[in-house]
Amino acid sequence: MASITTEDYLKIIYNETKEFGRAITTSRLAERLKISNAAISDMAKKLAQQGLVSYTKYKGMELTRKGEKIALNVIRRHRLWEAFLLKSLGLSLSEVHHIAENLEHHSPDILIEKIDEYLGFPSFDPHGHPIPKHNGEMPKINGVIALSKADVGGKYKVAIIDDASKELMNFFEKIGIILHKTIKVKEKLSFDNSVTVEVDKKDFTLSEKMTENLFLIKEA
Amino acid sequence: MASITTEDYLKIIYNETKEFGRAITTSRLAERLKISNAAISDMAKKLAQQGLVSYTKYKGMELTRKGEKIALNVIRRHRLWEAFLLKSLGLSLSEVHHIAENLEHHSPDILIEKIDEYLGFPSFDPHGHPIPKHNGEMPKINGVIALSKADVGGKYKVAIIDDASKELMNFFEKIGIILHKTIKVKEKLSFDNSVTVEVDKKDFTLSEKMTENLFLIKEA
DNA sequence: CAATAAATTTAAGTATGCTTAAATTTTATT
DNA sequence: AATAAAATTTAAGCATACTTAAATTTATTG
Repeated sequence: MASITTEDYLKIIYNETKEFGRAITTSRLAERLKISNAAISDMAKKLAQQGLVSYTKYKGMELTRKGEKIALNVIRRHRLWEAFLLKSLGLSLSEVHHIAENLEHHSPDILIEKIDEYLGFPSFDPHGHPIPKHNGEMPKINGVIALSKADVGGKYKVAIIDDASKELMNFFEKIGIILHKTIKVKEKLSFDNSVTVEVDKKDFTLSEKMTENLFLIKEA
Repeated sequence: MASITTEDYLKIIYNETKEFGRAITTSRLAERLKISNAAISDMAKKLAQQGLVSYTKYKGMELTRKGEKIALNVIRRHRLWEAFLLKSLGLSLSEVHHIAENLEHHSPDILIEKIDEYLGFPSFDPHGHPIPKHNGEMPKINGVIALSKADVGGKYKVAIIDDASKELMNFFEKIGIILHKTIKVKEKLSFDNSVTVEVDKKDFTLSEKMTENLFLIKEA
């Protein structure tokens, strides 16, 4: 069995390599896990030795198929927990993330399958993230782009609200940016890459960092 | 914050000292945790140093008020999780125990309070065990005795089914011994201390060990 | 392209919590 | 009360996963 630590490494490696399309560097992983670079180098050797990642010294890590399988399972457990806590207990989107961060490592299969059943085998979690199936298959979403890449004047539907920060999550909720809401992109300032959007007939100007954590699908 | 290991120690020390009314011995604790006696001696010093137990070499351990507070909190989390998994997901009584054994260590207050609310602030878990309140207060049950101590000819209501073993749990359920069921004590053999009880008009003979894990309240 | 800066790895050390084996203390027996 | 048996503790060592500091490799830049 993979340790909790191992599961956390694999999960982050999965997300980062998918997002950037290349091996994750030691310092990036150290930053995400909030531990020293030295610890990462150490662990890289161990993970490689277990056949969970391919690792080239000074070049970074990527998951093997074996490592990816574990990562997808952790992500599945995380997203199902988030959805379950939201639906069954009415916890808020901003609360469930860090709770799921722990529970994901302590959930036997039987429990996860029951939660999946309870939720009606959903394909997406409350953030809009796809939930890997039991066999590791990842539900597809097409045409999703970050708000930072959206066209001025376009109409979009909110597809994914990244769970990067509790604060951001609450802010989005407060101004009406929730999953599946339609918004209009009204203006983009090249000065600081901020973007003004219309939500429920009101305008809000969002910072560049915010626009990188909100994902949209173009409406007809 | 108390580590997972510490929480497990404190929980067992609490249960055993309550049950037997005296300090728990090194070997008993080693047996319950399935680790060596040497490890217990080691940990005893650390727990004492943190002010969680009072420990006299060669004499065993007891909880301090500080240790008991933590133990009661772990027990609260465990019992609320068991009740919640049973009610919300329909997991069986025999499945929830070992799941809760893990989740109890990874449940922030806000989650536990939501679960408590969801369940309607219950005083007892599905086994009949009292659930400590948030302030550490333990709901009282009066007149509970083990089946092994019950009188032949008496009518009793099932008050607690100890979660000692998944196998036993399933057996009890199969023959109709569930929480709050009324049963009659029909015969006791001094030969092996087995007890014959009537459940739903059928008779079952239970071994001594079984009779020590079933707790009853006398009916009028 | 050599020098410097940045990133990464190695080395040595730490904390937790376990193991086995040896030493010690307590308990039981005669 | 002496001695044997049982329980407990101490000692030495191990695995995991981290730390800081030093050494090394890679990338940048004038």
